[in-house]
Amino acid sequence: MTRDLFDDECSPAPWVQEIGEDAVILRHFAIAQVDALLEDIHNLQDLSPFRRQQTPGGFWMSVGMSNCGSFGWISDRKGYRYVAIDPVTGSPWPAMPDLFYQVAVEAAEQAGFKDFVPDACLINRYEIGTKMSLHQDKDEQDMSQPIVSVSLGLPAVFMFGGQSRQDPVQRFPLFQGDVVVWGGRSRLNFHGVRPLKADLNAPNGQGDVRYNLTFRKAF
DNA sequence: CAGTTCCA
DNA sequence: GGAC
Repeated sequence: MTRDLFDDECSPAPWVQEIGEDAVILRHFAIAQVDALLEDIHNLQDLSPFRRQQTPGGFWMSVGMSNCGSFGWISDRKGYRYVAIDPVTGSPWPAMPDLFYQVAVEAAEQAGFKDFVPDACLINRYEIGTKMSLHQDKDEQDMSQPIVSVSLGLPAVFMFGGQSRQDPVQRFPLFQGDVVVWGGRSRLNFHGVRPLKADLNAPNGQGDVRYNLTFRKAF
């Protein structure tokens, strides 16, 4: 998709920003669905609460996490893995809301991944000061399927590197409604999120929180 | 090494 | 910012 003069100046329509090989930011892609997505998150957290998790090395991640869909990503001292049962509730993860699934599949298709069938959605809650260090998503079985990441709430700075930890890292601001899709040659690229800052321009407590939905095909 | 790490 |  290309931008015309109108879009370039003032349109809220979505546009595509290439950030690497087989990797794009779909700017404003989910802008019309933001309120409904946030309401879904609000409902989901009652069924499967946000919790901080421990890395295999014993450090506590700062970001609050939950999941929906057939499988959820968890971390503890035993390692990273996908499980069908939420260890906090002892029940299956909540079903993936239809809207989540639709947004993820359409974003993937827009990015050139025609047959994305996500079976897992990790929901990350970033509060002020929290971050996600540079890492790879490599716990999935089928690396031919992309990663789809939806940004909601406060803006954040996304880091996108290469397949090696030593590769240079680019930084991109992510705003509410933006969707990042990476796969193919970028599927195993390192990525992360800089410590979240309060929105100096909206001190009226629009919520000092950022949510990120990360869709994967785990199995 | 998905670290509010730790060091400089 | 880099190393572990």
